[in-house]
This record gives sequence, structure tokens and C-alpha cells, in this order.
Amino acid sequence: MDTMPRKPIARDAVLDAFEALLIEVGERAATLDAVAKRAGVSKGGLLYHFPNKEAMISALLERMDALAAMEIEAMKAAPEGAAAFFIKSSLWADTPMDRVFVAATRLAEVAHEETRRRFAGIQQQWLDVLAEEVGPEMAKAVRYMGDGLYFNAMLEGGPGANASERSADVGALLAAVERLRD
Amino acid sequence: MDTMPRKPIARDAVLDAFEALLIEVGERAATLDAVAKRAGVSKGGLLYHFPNKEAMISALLERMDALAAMEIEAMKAAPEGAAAFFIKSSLWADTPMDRVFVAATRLAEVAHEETRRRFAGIQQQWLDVLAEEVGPEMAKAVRYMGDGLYFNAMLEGGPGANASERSADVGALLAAVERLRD
DNA sequence: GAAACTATACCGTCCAGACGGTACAGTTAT
DNA sequence: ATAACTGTACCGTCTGGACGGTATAGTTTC
Repeated sequence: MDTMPRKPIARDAVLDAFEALLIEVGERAATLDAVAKRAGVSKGGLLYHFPNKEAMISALLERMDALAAMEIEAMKAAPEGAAAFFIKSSLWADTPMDRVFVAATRLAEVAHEETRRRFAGIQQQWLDVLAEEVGPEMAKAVRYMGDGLYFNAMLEGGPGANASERSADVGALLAAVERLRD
Repeated sequence: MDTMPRKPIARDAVLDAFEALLIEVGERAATLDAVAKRAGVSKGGLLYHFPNKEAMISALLERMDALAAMEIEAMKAAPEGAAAFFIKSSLWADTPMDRVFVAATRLAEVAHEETRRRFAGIQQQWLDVLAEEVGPEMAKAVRYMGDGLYFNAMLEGGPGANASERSADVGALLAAVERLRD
């Protein structure tokens, strides 16, 4: 009977904490000490899993790519159509995907090149799927609307007081998408 | 009868430098030393005009508000209509307004509350003008498209290689706006 | 017995801000 | 008229604290 090693529970906790801090207080305040404290982990423990901050960022970007891939699949399979699904999912709903995305935005804003490249890749995938449904021109309009939704989520920094107002906006956007469809 | 003292030429130079660094290298790297160096001013000189970093940020936000007010006026008076004008002006064209706006975005991303409030105010003004032209529902669609354009400008960090691609996108967005108008 | 930690001390670097000084234009007193 | 003075616009250096990262010795869990 080979002894199974302990599960690295701290690893995910650290990543969650890093994500939460990026969303709530920004990149500047998401220091190693702060992340460790929030994760309920010692600084040594954090650095055991991620030898340096860059490694922690990389892990977060991996998480984003994985979730984005799932999102793309869901988008293709959506019964209401890719465009409508895309708009709906661009609203801040505190899903895992929303969280990594906004968190990563904070890194991109600080001119983190690798993060920017990843974003560009994901956005291109979205655009491709949208174009299949509504054509390349209108796909751009739809994608920019979704980007605008994310832009606002980013400015607010999470699910704030405007949550209900924003979800009302989605209705307006879906109506606009309907008009653009034909 | 007091004659005017020496002109504070450094003040504007500092603000320009701060703006440029925010756009190009992000908030993190826009340190007092970096700003002073870029402005061709000593650190002491910088701190003479702006007693602390927060004061420098405030001055930048003042600049943004002033330019935004002008933009709103231009939007109201635009012959092609407010919506079309808005989309066109949302493209990164390296105008003074574009520059402060993106620069300020970097600050908002770092969870700077005052900056966020200013953004909300400006966005509301835009929305009001747009609503007069195309109604409250479609105004949101248009504003989100513009926000999306800014979001992408922010991710790229200035007028980059994708400038021509983006300006082609504006064509698609204007077509979308046309469809939404009637 | 080894992986997954905790806890703490420490180092080098960077940064915001404080501080003391310099240069010079204009003002006042003589 | 000119010397003494005043206020503005800077310059250059220093310090205290925070942050990323290293190191290391001990503890828990499988």
C-alpha cells in the first residue's frame, strides 16, 4: 500500500485569495504577504507552491485559459445562440470565469505582457464563434458590447451596488443583438 | 499691481509625463522618480508642485473632467449625430482626451476610489446625451460598444500595431449603430 | 518517511516623502 | 540706485517602511 502524499489544499486557496485581492483591492495591494494572510497560509507555505510571484500569476492565467475553453464550448452549444449567450455571460455574475477574468484584467492594466497576450487569444476565439453566427461585422459589435460590460465590471471591482442595474442593461443589449441579427 | 511670477512650466510637464507613463508602463512603474525623470524635472521640483502623489492624481483627474466636459459639448453639436460621434471618438486616436482617459483607467484598475467615481460621472453624462438621440435602451448598447473600444485600447496600452485594425472595427460599429437607430 | 506545510528571521531593493539648499525675479527701504 | 529682503520655482540627498524573496528549523498528515 503506497502512502498517498497530502493533498496540496493550500495551492488552490492561495490562487483564490490572489484572485479575490486583485478584484477587490487591485494589483498594488495583492502582495505576497496579503495573499498568504487571506489564504490562511504562511508566507513560507505560499512560496512552497509558487517559487515566486510570476509563477503565481502564471498559474492564474492557466486557470483562466482552462475556464475560457469551457466557456467557448458552452457558447457553441448554447440554445439561445452564441451572441445572446455571450452577452449574458459578460455580465458580472461572480462565476469562476468572471472572477479570473477581472482579476487578470488588473494584471493587464499594469502592463503585464503575458497576460495581455492571453487576453488577445481568448478574445479572438470568442470573435470566431460569434462570426459564425452573425457574420464578421456584427460579431465585432457584439464583442465590443461584451467588452464594455467587462470594462464596467472592472471599474466597479466586483459585484457592487450596481449589480441589479447592470443586469437590466443586459436586457437592452439583448434587444440590440436581436435587431442586429437579421 | 502684482507682476506675474515665473511660470510653472514644470507643472504641466510633470502631468504629461505621469500620463504617458501610466499609459505605457502602467501604474506600478509610474513612480515619482520615473515621472520626474521623464518630465526632465528633479524629484524635489515635482514635489514642489504636487505635495504628494495623491495631489498629482487629483490634478490629472481635474484635467480629465475638463476635457470630458468639452467632449460632451462636441458630442451634442456633432452633425453626424451623438451616437456616431461617440463611437468615432471612442477609438484610440491619441487625442488629449484619449490619453487622460486611458491613463485614468490605470488608476481605477488599482482600485482608486476617487478615480472610479469620476468615471461613473462622465459615463452618465455620455449616456444622457446618447439617450436623447436614440432612446435610453439603445443608448446603453451604444455606450457599451464605446466602452468596449476603450477596454481594448487599455489592454493594448496605447496606439500599437493594431491601430489600423481597430479603426476598421469602427466601421462595423457605425454600421451597427445605423441599424439600431430606426 | 516524505510531502505539505508553519513560523520567523533576515536581506536587498525600491519607493514615497521629508528636508535643506540654490537661483532668480520682483519689492521695499534707504 | 542699489542693497536688503521676499516669494517662487526649482535641485539633490537621505530615510523609513514595504515588498519580493531566501533560509531554516520545526510540525502535521498521509
